[in-house]
Amino acid sequence: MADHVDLVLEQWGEQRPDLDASPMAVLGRLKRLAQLVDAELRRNFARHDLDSASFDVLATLRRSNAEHSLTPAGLMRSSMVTSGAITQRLDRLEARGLVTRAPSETDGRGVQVTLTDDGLRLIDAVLPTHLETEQSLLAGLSKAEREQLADSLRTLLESLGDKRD
Amino acid sequence: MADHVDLVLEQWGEQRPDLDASPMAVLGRLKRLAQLVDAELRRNFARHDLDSASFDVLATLRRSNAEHSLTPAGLMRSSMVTSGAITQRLDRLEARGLVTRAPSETDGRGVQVTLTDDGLRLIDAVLPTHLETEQSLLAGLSKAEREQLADSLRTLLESLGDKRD
DNA sequence: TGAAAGTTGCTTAGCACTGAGATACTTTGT
DNA sequence: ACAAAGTATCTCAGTGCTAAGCAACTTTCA
Repeated sequence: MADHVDLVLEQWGEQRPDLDASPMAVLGRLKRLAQLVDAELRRNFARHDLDSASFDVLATLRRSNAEHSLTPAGLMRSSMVTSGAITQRLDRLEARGLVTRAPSETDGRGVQVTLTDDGLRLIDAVLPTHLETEQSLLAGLSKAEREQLADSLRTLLESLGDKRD
Repeated sequence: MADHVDLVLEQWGEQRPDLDASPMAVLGRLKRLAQLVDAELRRNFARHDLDSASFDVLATLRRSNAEHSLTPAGLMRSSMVTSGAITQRLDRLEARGLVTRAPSETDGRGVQVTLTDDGLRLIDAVLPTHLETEQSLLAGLSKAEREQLADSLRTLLESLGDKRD
């Protein structure tokens, strides 16, 4: 009944008993889990010749609307990376023929990114296995525990200013 | 009462109602939170001329034992990065005079990494502000909510094989 | 209407990580 | 005692990100 973070907290208690290291019980685990989950999801993406960044873009386009189309700024907001990262992700996806970039009709600065047929086929092929992988990662939690956990995480996200956007 | 992940789930419900996207309620939030928290902690580290990777190494050495000493392999286990990453982190810290590398006395292959006086001073200066930052990130949750959240995250970590190690 | 401020997407340099592989040493099993 | 397997650390090429800055365009407001 102990994970790596329990050890870390114990060590802090011995070496720096004057400090209150309790926030690490949440944030240390959060970081560690995110790393483990990422590594597992990456393995699934790799089976389809994808990386996490490409999946992120394709999935965001796929769910956004019936046209599977969005601006780079919209992709940036959704993925929380910088504009430079979005440009490079789109460069790679465009080179593989999975998305297209077209100048916006209304805004001279703007670009419209759209999933190609190949892109749509690929993301629709990966999605079911992706969700199976995610499901299996959560197998250690009951449905009720998952919902409670999701609620706590949402409360925390909202307290940090996360919005629907 | 809605965060970005609520929007994502809604969009999947519209574009792919056949899929069960519910795992994203937990894992999507986990990823998003980890990114937000990382960015905030980074800002604090930067005030002390540190990055997250360096803080990670210095803090691990600080809490490990009274000698503040560990092998690269031990650091690797704790931080979940590859051996190549540890080598490069140590190169940087050694160049700044914050840690030393000495050949192991018992194992010809081994190396012993130890915090220098400067390294100890630095990490002890950063730790209090780090914990304050973490505390403030969790301000949106009550003590009971934090404990419950930490428990759920530990259950999940253990189900994925995380050990005290 | 025109200047200032803001927005959008792209470019580039620098950085830190991964993954594969090399080297040196230790442990295991016969 | 010795070969085979295992372990510890480092090297290096490739990759993807950030941060800063730029150019083109739009919005705001006096």
